[in-house]
Amino acid sequence: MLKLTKKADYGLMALKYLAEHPEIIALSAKDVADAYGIPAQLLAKILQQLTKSGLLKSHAGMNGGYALARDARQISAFEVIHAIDGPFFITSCTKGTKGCELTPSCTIKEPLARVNETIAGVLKSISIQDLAEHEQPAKKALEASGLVALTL
Amino acid sequence: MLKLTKKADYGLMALKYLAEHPEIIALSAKDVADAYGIPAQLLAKILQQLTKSGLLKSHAGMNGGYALARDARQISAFEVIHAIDGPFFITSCTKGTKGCELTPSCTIKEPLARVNETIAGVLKSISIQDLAEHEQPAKKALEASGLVALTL
DNA sequence: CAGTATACGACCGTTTCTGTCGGCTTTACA
DNA sequence: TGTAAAGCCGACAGAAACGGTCGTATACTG
Repeated sequence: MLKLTKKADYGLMALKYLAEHPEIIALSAKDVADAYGIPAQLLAKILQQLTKSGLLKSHAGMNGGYALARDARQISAFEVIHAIDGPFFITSCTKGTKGCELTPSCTIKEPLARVNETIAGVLKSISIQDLAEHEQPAKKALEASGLVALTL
Repeated sequence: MLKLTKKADYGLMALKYLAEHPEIIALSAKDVADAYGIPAQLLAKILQQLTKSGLLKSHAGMNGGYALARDARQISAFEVIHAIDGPFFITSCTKGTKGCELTPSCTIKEPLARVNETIAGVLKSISIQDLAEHEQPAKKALEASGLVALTL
């Protein structure tokens, strides 16, 4: 619970890897998979999803592979997770629009929805670039928290 | 993904319900289950877990039931979730102490660990009391974000 | 003693997640 | 022009987690 799927993890790792090797025009799924010891075919599917979502650009054929569609600074962790795992809600009753299917008394969702937004905000503020720099992503998170707070 | 389990939801709902009825000495699992349309036996197990974790006090026998072990202000959403779903990590490689089992190169975890702490901080700052007051828990979340930011 | 409630463990059906397989298309390069 | 390296896509199987039920034992009240 409250856990990223391995797919999302793999996706983030792959994008980070791409961000760390900007000199290479295109890295194949296998390259990345080997680098991290990830099942190659699984990673391939993940990268395909990210391509469909517009986060990556792909190039088939020999010497083909994937490259970031945008600057690493312009890709947020949120986008990656969203592309792979779909929209996320912290509450179990996922139907965003309509309320909880159980009883109308399920008033707990509303406060938790705020938490959800907070988390989403934090993830949106973290870019692939931040992951690639081993630096202090905490700094970013700090700024993020401030930003998120203001928007609540 | 990044979703609370229904069990955790139920637990939060139940605690909220207890917080809203402080005048009653003890509410049985069935009482709460009926109020929300939750499977009674499932809720019972959840409440037992919360009791073992020290968030509730139980009393068997007639007119028995559960009551908050502490003031609603002193019980955080984090504690409830933790008691029910166990320790949570946003990353898939859960083993907190040792690194990722895949490769040592799994450097993505470290930045995400910060995110994890941020989320935990937000959840820790939200009390059952906050859930019970229909008010603006956003206010709390706002303060929380500020606080969390400072501790990073 | 009888009834009500918690406590606890075993179990099962469903879903979700993870990973694999096979076949197809696209491209580069010899 | 043919072959190998890559992406693309759907189906599927094994494993794990989740949600829920049942039965029984234990504790307390009156």
